Amino acid sequence: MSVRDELRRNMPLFPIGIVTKLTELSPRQIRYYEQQGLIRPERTKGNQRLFSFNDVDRLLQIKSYLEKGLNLAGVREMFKQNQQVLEAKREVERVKKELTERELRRMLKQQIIHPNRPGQIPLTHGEMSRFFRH
DNA sequence: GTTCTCACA
DNA sequence: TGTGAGTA
Repeated sequence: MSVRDELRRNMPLFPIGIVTKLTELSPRQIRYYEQQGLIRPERTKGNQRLFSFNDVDRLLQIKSYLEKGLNLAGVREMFKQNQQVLEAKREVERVKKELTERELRRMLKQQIIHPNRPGQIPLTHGEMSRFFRH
């Protein structure tokens, strides 16, 4: 998902009346979930809540968890764990990418030092391009 | 008309 | 969690 899409998804757009129709949650429930720290909708200058697409998605997630028998503490725990899983995945990807770059740099160095060496695996333009400005 | 906060005969 | 009061 692009940065622009991410910005769109976080835009404060919907007043609570729209969100109640989107989620079939009562205003009371939505405000209570906010009070419990499960969502953080933006506010207008007049102190009215404005919800983003992400807020709506999160509310639907909350509703889904509640319907599966969790209480709010359970929902909070699920969110926390989900975030930890996401962070762990990002870390794995970061390390994998780091190793890949290191390996490519080593191959590039070998190719420069020993051009046309027998058995040398030529780096493709695609791989090389990672080391130059676009 | 909608939303906000607060309180509960 | 619902609902009504009194506001903004």
